[in-house]
Amino acid sequence: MASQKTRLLLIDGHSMAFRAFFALPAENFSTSTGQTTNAIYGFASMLIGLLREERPTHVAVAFDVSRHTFRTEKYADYKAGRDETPQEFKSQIPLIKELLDAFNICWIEKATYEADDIIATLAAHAQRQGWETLISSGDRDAIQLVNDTTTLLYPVKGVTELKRYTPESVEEKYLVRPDRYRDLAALVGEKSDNLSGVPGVGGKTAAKWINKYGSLEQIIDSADSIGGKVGQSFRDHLDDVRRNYDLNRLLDDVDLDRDLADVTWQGWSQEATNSLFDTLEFRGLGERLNRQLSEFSLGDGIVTEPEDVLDLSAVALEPGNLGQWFDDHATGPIGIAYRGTFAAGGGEIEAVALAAGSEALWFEPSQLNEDDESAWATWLADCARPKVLHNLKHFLWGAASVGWPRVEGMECDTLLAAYLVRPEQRGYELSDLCQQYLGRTLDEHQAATAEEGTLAGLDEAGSDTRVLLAADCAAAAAIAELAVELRKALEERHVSKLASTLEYPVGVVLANMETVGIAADDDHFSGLEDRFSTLAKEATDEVYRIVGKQFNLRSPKQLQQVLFEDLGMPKTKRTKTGYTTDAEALQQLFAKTGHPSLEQLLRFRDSEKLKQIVAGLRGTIQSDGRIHTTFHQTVAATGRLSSIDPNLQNVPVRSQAGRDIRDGFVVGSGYDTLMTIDYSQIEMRIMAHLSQDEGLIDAFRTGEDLHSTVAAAVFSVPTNEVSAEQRRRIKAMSYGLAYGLSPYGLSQQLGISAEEARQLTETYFERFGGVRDYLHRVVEKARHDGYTETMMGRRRYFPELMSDNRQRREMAERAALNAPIQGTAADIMKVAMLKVDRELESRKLDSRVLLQVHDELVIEVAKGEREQLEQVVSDAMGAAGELSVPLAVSAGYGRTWDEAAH
DNA sequence: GTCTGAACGTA
DNA sequence: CGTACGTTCAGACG
Repeated sequence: MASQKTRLLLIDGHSMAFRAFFALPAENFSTSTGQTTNAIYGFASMLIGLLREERPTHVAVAFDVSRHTFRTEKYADYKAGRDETPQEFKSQIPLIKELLDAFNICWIEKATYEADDIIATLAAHAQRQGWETLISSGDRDAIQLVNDTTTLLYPVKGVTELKRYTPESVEEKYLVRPDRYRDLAALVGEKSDNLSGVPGVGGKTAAKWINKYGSLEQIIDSADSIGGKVGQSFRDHLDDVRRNYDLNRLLDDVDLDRDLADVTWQGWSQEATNSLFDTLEFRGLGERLNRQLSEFSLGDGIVTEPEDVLDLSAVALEPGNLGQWFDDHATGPIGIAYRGTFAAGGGEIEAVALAAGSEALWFEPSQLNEDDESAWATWLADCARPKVLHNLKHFLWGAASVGWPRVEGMECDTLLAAYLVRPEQRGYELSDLCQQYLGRTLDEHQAATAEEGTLAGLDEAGSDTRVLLAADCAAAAAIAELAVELRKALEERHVSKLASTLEYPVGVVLANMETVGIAADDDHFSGLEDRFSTLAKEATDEVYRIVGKQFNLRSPKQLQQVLFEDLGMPKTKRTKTGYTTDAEALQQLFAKTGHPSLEQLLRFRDSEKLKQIVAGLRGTIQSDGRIHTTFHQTVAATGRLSSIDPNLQNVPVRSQAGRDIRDGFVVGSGYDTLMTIDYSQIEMRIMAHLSQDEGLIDAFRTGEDLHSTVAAAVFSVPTNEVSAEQRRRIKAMSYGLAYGLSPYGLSQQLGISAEEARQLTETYFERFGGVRDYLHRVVEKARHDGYTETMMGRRRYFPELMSDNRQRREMAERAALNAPIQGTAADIMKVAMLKVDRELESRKLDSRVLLQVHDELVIEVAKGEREQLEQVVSDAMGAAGELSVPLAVSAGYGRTWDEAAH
């Protein structure tokens, strides 16, 4: 337990942040949005270090408001001549204040005063209370505040290495006591403040005089008796010295609207800190800080009280006793932790831990006897026995391979719950969630259990097993506790229903899809790979021939050398590291220069890309001849799924060569055909519904072809007279709207002038003003509430809407107006998948859903089920959302994914 | 080995 | 200077 003595920590925010800014290389600290974070990071490191090392009970951070202070009033040149503060630094100050808010640390600023004056004032208050005070500042003026109870921590190297200035060490360094430091500084001057001192008088002389005469005042009184050149110099610069002495006094009686009681520190907010580190993209760095935070919280009496660690009893199952254990723990939810190996829709569960309150049970499925198996299966399938676990999908992969029954009574999947609470968060590892929501590390239980030797039932077992058991039981208990917290958080955000009726059941459906996979025709892929490979090779040779040298065409760096240096082509748009060589730029270059190498380069890129895609796909075909992607349910902040290993949501479709790849995805043996079924223009329909724009709703109700209908309205011509170009423009405009497209972006995409694009936008909104009003409303509401919501209540938070960085803010605005649209589409598709799943089950159909591609489902159709299936799936999808316009779907069939397209 | 940036595939 | 993703390669870092 740390000492309970009252200890005040005062930090000069500006000066410490400024030190950090120059100590850490700015280029290594910047977010994807271009926000520099070096000062924030350095400041955070310093802050955490101080909190941990010094254990203050009270903390305050003072900031300068501007350069204009009472000192500049007195002396216009005070601090003049300094370089303009870099914008990169300025932009970090508000974020440092956010950081302090997350740490629940009071920060103070007051117009016309400097941070040092605020610090001096609080230090004086503390002095009167008899408190101990620590000041962290990179400004030497603070030395005057040092006394027997006030220590200055002055940065010597970087911002984490601080020198302690006590009266003794001040005297050692400056040869005067701290209460005479002002006198010394007045004589010597302070270059950084643009205060000149007495020429010829340095620290040594000044100290000698002070020690001889006692104080500056007495030196002035005796000025005439000081001999030599320096004596004359002093007499010539008396005014400067007096001015310096006047200006370098820190005011200790500033009228602050806070007092010491307001700066009591009671610990940081775990959630807010994590969230901030997340947006600052501190990842590795953030983790280090987090670790330091957690080390700090251990056994510390001052800050966040660690919650009582349960005295967990962890035992290994005695064969045959599982049923009894369930009987003994029949009330309340049971936490399930499992370990094993999981990949590509399959897996093996090697061990399971169950936790009920302070009692945990551990077993390896392979060792269950017949009675246990039966008790386990009964319990899993019993919807009246609530279960809580982390990542249901992996558990189901393992369960499927050993024939366990469908899990009923899912009360909480802590993974999915954490996602719904904060969908923009980066990851949801169990250990991180423990830290985030329980304020402790995952292994704290483990330590307790291991120490207390409560691992009954394992006398014969090796120590490795004991460690696994302790860890698994600790995890199970933590999951159960986590579920309590997360359920509260879900309630607060009004997404409990979304969790239990949508996300958890969708997880089950996805697990099945992943386990089933989609059949692949490797011979077809092999042929394609050869074809694309040859094409790429030919293009490569052509480029070498034309350019007259060989280089790595895949390297943007080498390509830039060739195009812009060797061939002297005009420079393209800048990237972070040079000039872009992307397809669009190469095409423009070709139009300008007509250089034949560019055509070949584009051909190379195209074929090479396709070749890589095919090669990648081939590598994922499992021994069952099928590709089993994994759908991530907790990655996309809007609520969409994502697909990895391999990503089957970005298989090419736009070019013929791309579609050839889709011919490698085929119907599996024993099934009749593949079916694709997708929503038509679902996002536009959602926009029509959410905006209630009469024109758009009408276009959907009456129009044959949406884009032509809208174009007809915009250009005031009959639908059948809409030109192809008019339709193209309107289509781009309509789709762009939901993404926050600017007139400039539209002009780029359509290859028209900015003025034409502006005109088009204006005309569009004359007919569909409701859409514009709606998009505007969404952003306004998000700014007000802090979040957006889908039709089904899925929330996404947008703290960046308040950013004073324009780029960040505008990016957040576009994301915010898109989120309800994309998110609602995702919700509707998820509902549809559940409906389809239930219909297939209740009608005992053998057809099965294989893939979801955002607005499309790929289904493997069993023999003789086609007609019924189309009816059932179309109805289910059409009824998945209540919109003011119909939810249109269209289906197609074929032996391959491409043939099934329509 | 691990990370980032550029490029590019999808809805 | 249009949202949401994942993968690949090169190149830099350790």
